[in-house]
Amino acid sequence: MSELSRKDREKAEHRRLILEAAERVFAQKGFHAATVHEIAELAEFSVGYLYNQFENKTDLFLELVDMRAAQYMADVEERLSREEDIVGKVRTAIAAKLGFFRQHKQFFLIFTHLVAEERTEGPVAMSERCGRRYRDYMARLAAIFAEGIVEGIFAEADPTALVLCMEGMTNSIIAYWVHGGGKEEEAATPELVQKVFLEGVLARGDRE
Amino acid sequence: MSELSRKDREKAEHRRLILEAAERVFAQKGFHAATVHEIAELAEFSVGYLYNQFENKTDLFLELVDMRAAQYMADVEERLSREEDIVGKVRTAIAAKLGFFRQHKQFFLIFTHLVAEERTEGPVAMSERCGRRYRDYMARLAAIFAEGIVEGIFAEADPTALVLCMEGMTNSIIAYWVHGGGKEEEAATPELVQKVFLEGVLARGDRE
Amino acid sequence: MSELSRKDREKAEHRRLILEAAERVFAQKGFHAATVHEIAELAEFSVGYLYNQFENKTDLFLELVDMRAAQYMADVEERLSREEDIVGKVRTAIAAKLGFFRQHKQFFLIFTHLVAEERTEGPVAMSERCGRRYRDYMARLAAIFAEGIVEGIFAEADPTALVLCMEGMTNSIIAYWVHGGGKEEEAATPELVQKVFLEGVLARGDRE
Amino acid sequence: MSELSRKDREKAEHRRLILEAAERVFAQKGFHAATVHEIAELAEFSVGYLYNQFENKTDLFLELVDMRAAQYMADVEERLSREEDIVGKVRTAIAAKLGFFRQHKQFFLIFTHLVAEERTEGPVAMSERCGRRYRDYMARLAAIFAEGIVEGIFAEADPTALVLCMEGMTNSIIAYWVHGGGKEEEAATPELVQKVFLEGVLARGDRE
DNA sequence: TATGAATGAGGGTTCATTCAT
DNA sequence: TATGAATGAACCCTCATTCAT
Repeated sequence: MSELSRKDREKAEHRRLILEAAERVFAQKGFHAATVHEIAELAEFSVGYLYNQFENKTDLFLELVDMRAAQYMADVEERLSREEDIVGKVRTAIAAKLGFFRQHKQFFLIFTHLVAEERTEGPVAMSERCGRRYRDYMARLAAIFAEGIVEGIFAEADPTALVLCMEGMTNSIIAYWVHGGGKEEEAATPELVQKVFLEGVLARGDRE
Repeated sequence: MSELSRKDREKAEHRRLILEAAERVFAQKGFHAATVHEIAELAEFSVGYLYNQFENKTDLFLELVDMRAAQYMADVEERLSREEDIVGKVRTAIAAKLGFFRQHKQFFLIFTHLVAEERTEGPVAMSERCGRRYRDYMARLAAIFAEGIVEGIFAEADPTALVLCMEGMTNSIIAYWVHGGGKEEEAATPELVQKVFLEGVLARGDRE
Repeated sequence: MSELSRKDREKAEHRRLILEAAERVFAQKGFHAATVHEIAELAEFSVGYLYNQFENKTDLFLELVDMRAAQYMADVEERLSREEDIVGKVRTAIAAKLGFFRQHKQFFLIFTHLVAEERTEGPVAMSERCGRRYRDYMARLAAIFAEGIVEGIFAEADPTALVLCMEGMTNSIIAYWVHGGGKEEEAATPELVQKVFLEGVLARGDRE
Repeated sequence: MSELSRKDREKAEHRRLILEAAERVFAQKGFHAATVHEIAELAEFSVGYLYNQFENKTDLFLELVDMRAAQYMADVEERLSREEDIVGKVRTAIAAKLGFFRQHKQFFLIFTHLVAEERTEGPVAMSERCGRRYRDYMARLAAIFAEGIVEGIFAEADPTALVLCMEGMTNSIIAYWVHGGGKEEEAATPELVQKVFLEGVLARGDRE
């Protein structure tokens, strides 16, 4: 049994290594321009072995996305659950997303592609699982806003639209980080995003 | 003269038809998955004729992007110039962008791809012209915020980061429209985006 | 009638201009790499007009070859007929060929191609006419050698083989001229070829 | 080790088979008219495999030419080096060339094409290596004549021109063989070429 | 389990040829 | 007569995928 489990562990490790390589290549080239050979080479496995572990190129891509998405969801989820306050949850949603993608810039590029090609009927179309998961995530965020609106904390508005505003802001900021050299992370901080999203860009001096 | 001009008009019309077909196909499939054959078929021209009018697939793509981008820039520019007030300019920037892309949803998808693949050194990389234009556009928006901050209208913050927040919000909203069936445009209105961006999501009742 | 004949003259002149352009392009690029468009452009006629005057690309090529070949044949023929002496005929054959091709280097390149592709079943295969003509030309030269051998002027040998030796030498020399810059024509003269062919390369000092 | 070497041997064998097929097709059609598909089919490999073994069509062609040219050079070289006598060297140069190309008629056709297209700047242009090699070969032959002239064995003449005369003769003779059915090789023998080149075509009876 | 040689469908592109004007 | 816009078959080449080892 321990023999078998060692093999299983090895196999899982190999999958991980392949997915890691795939992430690098897909992020750099995009789905179509990336080649299975390049991924195999970077992973230091043969092409055949990739096809042994994954159905095909699309499957490899989707597995990768699902893995990271699950990780991302769990991460945000966990941090949101530790927060009672509604505004705190929003702050956390922003901070958690920015935090996660700062650690996974490669994945952000893939994620962007994915969203961009969401409408496509092609091979890059997000997997069922992933799509559902993403919609759940959005719904959960929307629920926070819905609750906040009921409680009079947030201004009256379509909760989904508010989620989109928040998500769009974070996306742009992460893209700024990803394409930049490093100093962008100091100019565009989570705190700034939180402040703009919660309070807007208008100065408040006159209201105090 | 009329003979010459008729031919020229026809040629221009053909270019337009090809670009239109290309916009549809590129929007649906993305650059790599789109095939010249499909574009030609949709445009009801032969493949050879596409190559008669455009250097190659990449050139066709870039001409398309440049055309629409120029149109977009001119549109926003024109509306911004008619606005004196700084806050008005911000409102206009949001409204103009949303307005343009509501009319050009196909292009929005291409635009998203483009930004997503910005890092690529491949053929999809935005053209020099287009890239420069885009950076100019961003800089112009940043200047508005810089001025507003100096005048005490906007809260102290990195102007570029503010532009990104605004752009990200509009991008998300447009994507929502594009992927939706129609009713999304009623839930997520320009006015909502303007309000969230300027004043934030927090309710203000308690401050009056 | 004069009206008609003027048209005919113009048409013939146009053919000549097209053939001239074709010779330049075919010589520079070879049959396959040459394009009808380039020939049309150089001739300052439209592509359609070329197809009006010539069946197709191959036909144009063959007409060209036939024209020059006929010219070449007539030229050599005329000079050979003015020569009574057998050795004089051989000298003339060499001198006439070298003389003609020095004036028509473009055609030599085409001619070389032609001979090179003689075996091909493709479109470049020499035309029936041209092939027959060439074989006649070779036969006529062979006859000269046959006669010379009978008369004891030339050493006993296969006349065809002797023609080939002579032709091969002149071909090489012309190729040398064609690919060179100009000074090659001074180093490799008709007289040298004649001497080598008639007397060989060995020194004769010991025989005097 | 034997495992590795077997694979290497197979790969080399496959290359050989492809080159063989390529030689046939290129010889029959010329570079431009030959198609990679036809070569692949004749070699009984897939198109993709050809591109696995060779960079592209041009590379395949050049590898082929280089291989045979190297073989040819080595062959002639080896036979020349075993000959002390100057006249013997010339006889050997002729005999060796005729001998080699009698065994490689396909290559002769390619070689002829190559020389015919030498002026082209296109893909058929001889490779650097091959061109240099050919010029070296010509220079070495010229050196033989230069020495012979100094020693009074050969008549005073431009050595390069003499090489050209010799080469031209052999080329014509080989072409005769190649295009013929077989009996041409009996009529046009190396001995005949040697005699004509060394002593000329004139009868010598009167000199004895 | 792990390999990589071998495949071939399909894409971008060219260019000889046609035909309405 | 003369044009050149328009065509589409066919080429070179790539790369996802398979399978014998």
